This record gives sequence, structure tokens and C-alpha cells, in this order.
Amino acid sequence: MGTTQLESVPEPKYWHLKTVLGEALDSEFTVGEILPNERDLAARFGVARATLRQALEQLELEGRLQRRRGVGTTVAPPRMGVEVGPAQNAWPGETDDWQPADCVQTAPPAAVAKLLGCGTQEPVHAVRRSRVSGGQPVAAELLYVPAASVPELSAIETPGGPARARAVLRELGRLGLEGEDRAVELGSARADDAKQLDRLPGAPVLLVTTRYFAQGRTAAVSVATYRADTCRLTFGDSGDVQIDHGQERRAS
Amino acid sequence: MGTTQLESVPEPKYWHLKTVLGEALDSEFTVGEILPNERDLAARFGVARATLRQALEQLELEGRLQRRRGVGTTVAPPRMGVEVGPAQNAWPGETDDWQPADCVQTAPPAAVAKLLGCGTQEPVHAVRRSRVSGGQPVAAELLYVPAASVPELSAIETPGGPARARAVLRELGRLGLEGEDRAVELGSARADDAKQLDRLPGAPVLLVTTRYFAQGRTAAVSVATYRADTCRLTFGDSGDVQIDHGQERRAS
DNA sequence: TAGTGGTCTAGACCACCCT
DNA sequence: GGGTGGTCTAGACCACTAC
Repeated sequence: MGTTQLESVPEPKYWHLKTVLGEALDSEFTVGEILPNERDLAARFGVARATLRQALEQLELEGRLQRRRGVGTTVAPPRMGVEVGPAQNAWPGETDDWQPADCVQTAPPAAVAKLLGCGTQEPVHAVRRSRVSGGQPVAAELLYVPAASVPELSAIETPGGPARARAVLRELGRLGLEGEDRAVELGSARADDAKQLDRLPGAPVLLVTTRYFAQGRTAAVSVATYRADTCRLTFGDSGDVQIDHGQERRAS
Repeated sequence: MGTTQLESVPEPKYWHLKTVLGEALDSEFTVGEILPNERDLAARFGVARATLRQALEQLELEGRLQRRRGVGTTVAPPRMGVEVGPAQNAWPGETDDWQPADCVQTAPPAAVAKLLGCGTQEPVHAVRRSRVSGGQPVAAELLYVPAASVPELSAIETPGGPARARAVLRELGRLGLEGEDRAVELGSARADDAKQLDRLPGAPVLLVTTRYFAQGRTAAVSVATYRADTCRLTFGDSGDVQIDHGQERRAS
């Protein structure tokens, strides 16, 4: 018979489909090229559209495809490396491509309050910023700065816009930065972050939580939301190395 | 009428469902508790099972739920912090909970060869290891070590099992480590990694690629696959801090 | 207006775990 | 064997984009 031994291990259809499509992307498509639409592709492979979509979702998760409603599915460029590590200890955005958006005074979320070592009642400055790299937004950040960290600012009555955000960052920069630590985990984009990142709500993101230490305490906490589909976070100087794809392939 | 203004922004059902379920998890469930099955839950909320599953998938992605086929859906504990950062420069596993599995001599994948600065023809030792934390597997790793990095080993004719893996690591440890850098990105588990991690193929994982520098060149490259649902990768000493949930909630 | 991806439904069957 | 989550189908309608 024409059957191989592999028939005895019924691989899910969408998984096989993902493999086939992935290989086709390598060999028959170029970056930016648009794929046939989902209905055509599903028909071509003889599966339901939902099954095809499961395969496309995987490929999108791995950063190989980009899908946009009303437009189509395109072949994604390799992920860009964005430096998030403490190559040198520095307050965020001092030498970087962060753009302050606005700043409000608010009560911190419980998790942030715990990191700051303060209660949820103590008001903090919440600076919202965007990080742009390669011409497109890659991250949305909320930087929580306790009022105690920037005492000079309290008296100033500036509006809550970008001007105030810059003022907070300027005051923060006057403190001697003693250290920082970071954590990275998977999350899904909240509605507001998704908008900033030009993605749909729920899109997979990498959450980078950073604590900044100064004057013997936690002087600020940053929660940055990076697009997981387009970004590879680098710690150290590996950002300049090109990776072929997010997913390694096993040598045969 | 009983309609609110929010009706004008038709939030997807699964998104609303995710929010409702998430709040229920906070207030009415304890860690480890098992939820009603998907068919019951779908009926209770008046949606199709597929729609409910979309919500559950999001919550699982955020590390709030754990689903196991044949068993059920349980409330997940907060993600554990696993240290991956260079708290101090050290060869991997010197002070850690890594467990060598086996070691084969093979040709490196193209992406790894590029990082090593060698061709895909030059054979390398591929050491496979598992990392266990809190009693469960959290990472599967492939450590690629060019034969040139461990010259003493070449002559030894040990079998390809754990003994050989330990031998490679021992030889590697004799080199003076000059530095390392890391990259983190989102991926999906290959079949073999998924098995090691006790997950289904395609499960979301955090890929940590590390380059180890010694003797003026890249002496080894590690590709580690961390479970994204249960792990929060920490860089520095933030591992001991408890985070309530992977996803921050906005202060109202 | 036409075409795309995003959401949703109501079923069916399968693989796996436990008893 | 009975119950669970995982896969798959064949439709339908919606939201968005571009022309």
C-alpha cells in the first residue's frame, strides 16, 4: 500500500499543515508577499477554514506570518532584536527611542504597589510611553514613579500631557541609579495597549517588568508590553545578530 | 432601556467571557480547584463550546488556568520565577537544577551555526538537558558545543548518554567564561520539547538563546525552551517577588 | 461594493485519563 | 466505560480595508 508507518501516529491536521506551510514560506515566498486568502487556502488543502486558521495562528505566533483584517496575510520579516537588557545601567529611554505620551497621577495596581513597596493608596505618577523601532511601534510602557521619588515635581502644576511625562523623567534622571532587575513573561494585550501596538486585543505580548533602584529603595517600576510577533528581546549585545526564524529547526 | 453605552462597542463575546471568568477566578476559586467542564460552562454562559474555549485559551496563555486532556481545567498557581539572567557569569547549570539527558554529535542547525560562527558542516556536541523547578519540568535545552571548544574530549569514546553529556559540560567548565548574552522570544513547542515539558506540541514557549564567550570566541550556544504558561523569566534578583498575575490590571 | 480576516454556531468524533 | 479536553467540520455573519 502507499501508506507509510507515520499513519500510525495521527498527527493533527493543523500541525501537519503548519509544517507544510512553513516549508513553503521558506522556499516559495519572499518577505512581504501576500498569501492566498484563507478560504482559497483551506480549499486547496482540503480542510475546513477553522483548521487552516489554526495552522496560520501558529505561524503567526512564531513570527512568520502577519495577518491584518480587511487586507490579507503576508509573510513577516525576521523578528527584530530590541535591546531591553542593562547593557549599562541607565534610566529607561535616556539613550533610546522611547516617546512619552502622557502622564497621570493615580493609585498603582496592587502588583505594582507590591514591587514598589508602597500601598495602593499612595499616589504615583504613571507615565505612558511608546517605543518605536524600525518605523513601527514595538512596545507600550507604563512607568510608575512614586511621588516620593520625584519630590521636586509635586509642587509643579503642569498639565497631564507629554510635557508632564518629560518632567517626571527629567526629575527621575537626577537620581543616581543603583541597579535594576527584570522579569519577562507571556501575556495578552489589553485593549489600550493593543491599540498603541496596532494589534487586536488579546494579541500575544511579552511583558517586561523592570524595577529601578535608587537611594536604597525601588524608585520606579516599569511594565512594558512588547509585541511578541515582531520582537526578539535581547539582553547584552546579541541584538545585531540575525536569526533566521523564531523557531529553530532540528538538523535532520 | 436597560442597555448601556457600551453596546455601541461590540466587544467580542469571548473577550467579555474571559474578563468575567478572570474575575470569577480571583474571587470564587482557589488554586488547584477544578472548574466545571467546557460543555457545562458553555451552556451556563449561553455560548458555543468553541467560543468558551477561546476564552479559556486566553486565560491559559496568561498562566491563570491549566488544562489537561482527560482530566479537566484547574486554577493555576501564580507563575514561578525562574532565574535565567547573568546574576553572575557562570556556565549553565554550575549551581543549578539542570539535569543532563543525553549528548549526540551532529551538524548544527543553520541558525545555531551562524551564532557559533562556524559552518553547518562542522560537527558539534549537542547536549540535551532538562530544568526542573518546584517539582515540575520548566525547560528543555539544547546546548551546542563545537568540538573545538572541548578538544580534550574528542579522543574519548564514551557512549552518547548522560555520562557523555556530563563529560562535555565538565570540559566546558574548564574554559574561562568571558561573557554571555541572551535573547528571548515567543515560540511554540516542537514535538520533542513538548514531551519533555509535559505539554502538547505547539504549546506557547519562551525561547531563550544564549551565547557563551570564551577564549575570544563563541564557545557554546544554548537554546532553551521554557514553558510560557508556568514560568516568569527573571534577570537579576527579582525572582523572589511574588506577582499576583501575569497580566496587570489597570487601576480604575 | 467587494474582498479580507475575525467571530460564532451546533454539531461530530478522537485521544487521553481515571476508576 | 464514562468523562475530560483536543480536533474538525460546514456553514453564517460581522468588522475592517481598499477601491
